[in-house]
Amino acid sequence: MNFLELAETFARMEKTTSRLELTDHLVSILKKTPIDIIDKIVYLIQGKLGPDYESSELGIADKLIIKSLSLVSGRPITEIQNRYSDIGDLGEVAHNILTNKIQTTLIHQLLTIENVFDTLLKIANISGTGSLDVKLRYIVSLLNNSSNLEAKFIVKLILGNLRLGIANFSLLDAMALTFTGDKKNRRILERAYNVYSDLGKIALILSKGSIEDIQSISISLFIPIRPMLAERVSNPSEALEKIDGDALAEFKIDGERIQIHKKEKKIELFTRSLENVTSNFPDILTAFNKIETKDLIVEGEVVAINPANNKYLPFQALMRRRRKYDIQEITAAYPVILNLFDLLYYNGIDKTHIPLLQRRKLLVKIFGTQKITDKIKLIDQIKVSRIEEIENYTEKALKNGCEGVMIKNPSSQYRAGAREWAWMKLKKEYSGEVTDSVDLVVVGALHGKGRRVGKYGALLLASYDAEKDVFCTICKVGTGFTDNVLLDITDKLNKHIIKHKHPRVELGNTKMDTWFEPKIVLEIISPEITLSPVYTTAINRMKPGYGLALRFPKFTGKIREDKSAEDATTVKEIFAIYKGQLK
DNA sequence: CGTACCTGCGCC
DNA sequence: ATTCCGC
DNA sequence: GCGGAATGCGCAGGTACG
Ligand SMILES: Nc1ncnc2c1ncn2[C@@H]1O[C@H](COP(=O)(O)O)[C@@H](O)[C@H]1O
Repeated sequence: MNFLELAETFARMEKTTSRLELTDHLVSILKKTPIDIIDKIVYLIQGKLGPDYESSELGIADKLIIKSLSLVSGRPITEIQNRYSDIGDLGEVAHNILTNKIQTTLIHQLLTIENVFDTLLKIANISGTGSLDVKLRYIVSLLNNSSNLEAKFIVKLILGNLRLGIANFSLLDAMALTFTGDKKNRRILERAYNVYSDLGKIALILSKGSIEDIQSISISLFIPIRPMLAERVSNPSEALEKIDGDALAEFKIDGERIQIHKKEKKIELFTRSLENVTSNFPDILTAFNKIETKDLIVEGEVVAINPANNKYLPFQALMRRRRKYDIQEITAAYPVILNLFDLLYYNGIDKTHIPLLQRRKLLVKIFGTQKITDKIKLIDQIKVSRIEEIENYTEKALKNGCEGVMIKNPSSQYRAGAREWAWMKLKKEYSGEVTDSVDLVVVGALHGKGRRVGKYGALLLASYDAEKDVFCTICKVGTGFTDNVLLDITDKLNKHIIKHKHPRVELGNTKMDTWFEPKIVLEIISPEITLSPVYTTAINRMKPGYGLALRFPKFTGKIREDKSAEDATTVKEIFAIYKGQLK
């Protein structure tokens, strides 16, 4: 199958935002696709080369695409960058600058889907000295052998950013329609996908077999299950309303979610996005080896602890564990514990369909009675039925270094991949009372991409250092803007553009597209302040070489027209908030 | 051999 | 992670 | 409400480069 056919369909899809129409286009692609490459085309549309838990990465993103486009077109990098800033999509840039290629290149053999897929596979699998050059050469050869239309979508596929408004669920709809003629079967496909997240394989099975084959896909050990997710509630009563009778409450721990698969001595660990992280946690493996079971799949949150007092450490500490080398040393330096909160599979049986309360009972049976190491514990869980009980438990969670609680429906099944009201996250922050907002000055910006073209995508913010009369960077913010407000802010900022960073701005290690005079002040909220190796607010005050940054910053929607830059929240105030949070 | 840049992936 | 938008 | 696509911070690893 020629890649051009795919590209032409994509081009048609760009003209609509209707999901029904988009799905129909996908159906037309899938119908045309020979069965033996159905998996490849599905992976390509997903912007991947295989499922998350086994495929390798391309190692190609914006910068390297810019370089390849420069090589192919013979134009300077800066020109490509400028066009990128203007158009906001590198595929579009390729389309524009490679326009005259069709005429200049003599009749070339049309690229096939296999050509593209296999080349990308090669790019993903090469490494070592000189590999970047080789990767670039592969991309260049793909682009040289394609029309500008094909080039556009090759670039988008490499970047995993089709921006057509289709993703996994549209693919599921399309697969249901293509192979069974009935979109209702999408639910069946979705169920299978949630326990076997390999859409390419699912497409293969379905196209060669029938919907019954998909129905018979079940949870298997060592194939990660898409994790159940939580909806957000802003207060305890909202949570209680969603549940008949008593609810269950647990701390919401700031760590990393791990799904553990075990069968006899074999153990594997998966992250929330289904990456295999078994090698990162030898200590967890050792602990699990002591658990006497035939098999199981359980889930929990790992978190770094201070071994002296067993207190939870900040997320940053845990991140030190994500490494490939010197695992022994880092394991000793950053001990963790695993807080188990669910059980999905036990003794050869899928347990996701029994109520949470019963799953918990099983967890207690397995982990509560055995002498396990201090590495693994069952997460504390209480029954709650009144608002005050939840409030108290939230307070307790905060005292323990958590940012809120999870409220769970005791009679709920484990619904893989679903974000539903069976699990609810409640953070103090959502109530809007506790977290102070801060007012920060915009000192720089990045150009927006995709739907944000022509506006700024992210704004560099700074606090005010009253002693030195300078502005210290603290974070970028890119969320919380409605399209209109962002347009408005972009206009306002454009009146203050300057050539270089303003002399009164203390810049750390941050690259921006545009600089402004410090004038516009925005109201920002953020649940937490972290130590930062790149921002300059309160630099060296806590730790040499480190300043402070906001985690999860968001714009509240309020432009503080009433404030001048010097009225922004000061470094001193930020530092005080940080200090307060350490307690 | 150290640093800079880029990429991928964790995230209450 | 959070947020916004079109369907 | 769903699905999709914008955007945040920090860390480690890989490669290029001086
Ligand atoms: N007790 C808990 N139960 C379930 N998830 C938890 C718990 N504590 C922390 N988490 C994490 O919170 C995440 C859901 O929050 P969010 O990603 O904000 O929707 C889960 O994926 C877990 O990693």
